[in-house]
Amino acid sequence: MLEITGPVRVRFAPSPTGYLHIGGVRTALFNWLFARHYGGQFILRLEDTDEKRFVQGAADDISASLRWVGIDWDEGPDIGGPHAPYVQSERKELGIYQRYADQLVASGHAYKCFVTPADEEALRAAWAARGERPERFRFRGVERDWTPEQTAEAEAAGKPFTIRLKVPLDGNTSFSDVIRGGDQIMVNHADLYDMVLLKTSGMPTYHLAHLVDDHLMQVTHVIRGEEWVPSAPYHILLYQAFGWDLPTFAHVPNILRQDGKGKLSKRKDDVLTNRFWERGYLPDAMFNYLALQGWSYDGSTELMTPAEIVARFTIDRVQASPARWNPEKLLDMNGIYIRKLSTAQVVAQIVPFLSRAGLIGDPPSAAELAYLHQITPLVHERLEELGQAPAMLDFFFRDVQPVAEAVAGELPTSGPLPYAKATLMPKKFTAAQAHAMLRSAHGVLNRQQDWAPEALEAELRALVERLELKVGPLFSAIRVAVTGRTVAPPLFDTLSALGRERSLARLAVAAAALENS
RNA sequence: GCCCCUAUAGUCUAGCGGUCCAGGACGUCACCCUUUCAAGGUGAAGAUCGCGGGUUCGAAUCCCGCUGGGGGUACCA
Repeated sequence: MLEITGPVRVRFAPSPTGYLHIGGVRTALFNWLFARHYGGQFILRLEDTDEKRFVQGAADDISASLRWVGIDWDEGPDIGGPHAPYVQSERKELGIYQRYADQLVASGHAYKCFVTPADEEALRAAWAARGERPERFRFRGVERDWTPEQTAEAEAAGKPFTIRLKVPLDGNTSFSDVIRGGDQIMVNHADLYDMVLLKTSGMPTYHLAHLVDDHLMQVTHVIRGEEWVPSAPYHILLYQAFGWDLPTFAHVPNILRQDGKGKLSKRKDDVLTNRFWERGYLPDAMFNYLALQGWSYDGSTELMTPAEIVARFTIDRVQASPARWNPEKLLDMNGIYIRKLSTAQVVAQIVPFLSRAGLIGDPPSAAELAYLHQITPLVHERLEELGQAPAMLDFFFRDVQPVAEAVAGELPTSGPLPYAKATLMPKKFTAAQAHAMLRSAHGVLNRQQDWAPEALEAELRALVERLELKVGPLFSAIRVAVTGRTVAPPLFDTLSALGRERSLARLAVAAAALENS
């Protein structure tokens, strides 16, 4: 068990180089859970030190994605805080990173390096030409050993330079990680290189910037993706060079693609966070699912509210091995969360989807809302994504029309919903038989005044007896005639909700369609 | 290639030396319920605990090697 003694401060520090995908949200979530569990602070910080890959709108998307699942922050770009600003490009303007880089140069832990990218290529080529193995090349600037005078001379000549970490030539550095059992991870300095801390532009690299900020912002626990494990030794070296206390490290496993081939990617996988609210996932379902990607409570409890997860979350129960993205499990969980909702809540949730599909107004009228309250229970437990609601309920709002051939692809966005008239014929029944069934059903219902589901059921079951049929074929034909589909909500509730006039009209149209075929 | 991390069913996981011929969940299959589809209920199949060596009276659990997987290898983060 990880001992937590003092107050904890953690951060999620994304780079606004694209929209936030679900893996990023999971890393943020673990930080947030840790902070909330121990009553500490969760900081949001924007690491926009990559001038080339900045994406407009990414920062807003990151905030929106985090808020959607229920993650809030105590300090951040939008709300400020005692260590503002929380955007690295703004902190760079303040000269913060330059100051610390200079300090390292002054103390001999870093040096100004005048090697250009082209020079470095040449160095690699020369290394190989000397018969050394290319993969063993580790960059070490000649400037490591320059005198202050040599450096001053090059600088006076106006040559651009980077500031690089002066990694010891031999020996090793090790650190421990609470997720990896607190074992010491040891790396030989010979496997490291003199990494750039400050670019020629004066912009810091991630390695310098995040570390200076974490120190200044008094971050106690660095909880980040496992892709940072290999660079952790550099960070240790930096903490030592500055003479600062080390934070506790926790590298959380990646979420792998569904096929297991690599980590989730924004381009190849449908995992951008905004896609999930667009499709009708509930934040709490996503929260629950994501918490279980790499963390477990006891191996059998899965359904938990955010509050329960906060109460139970400890970092040492986070898995060290990568989890795999499992959309089916998420879908199942979303269905469970949808089923827990009341009718009123489901109505409120599906209204935007129905409006967008043009089935109801935007905003919906009072009559539309009342009708939704009536029909929503018919599909409630069948919904796994709220976005499925329009396709399940459309025939309540639009007429249906039998057509000769099945419609391939997208359904028309207005007018009656077409369906293949062949589906009116139950299995092993001819068109003539189906026609007769529909005529009989129409006849019976046409005499029926009580349109309550129970009354309709009694009448139609009596008809089944009289025709010496089984319930399946008759009900199936009626279902298709009235809904335009073979899979629909319970028949009598549907007929009742559809109303007498519309039900009879659809039965008549369906019967007519089979008349001469 | 090199460096680092990792390894329980198709997938997510429980398991921290004996109570495990391995528990839960998703998915799959069957049955029940049933007008279709779901939901719900019951049950089943599916793991020689990646492989090989050790340590130990005893190992899924500890150690080593191999193999598989993942990550890193940038003046990206």
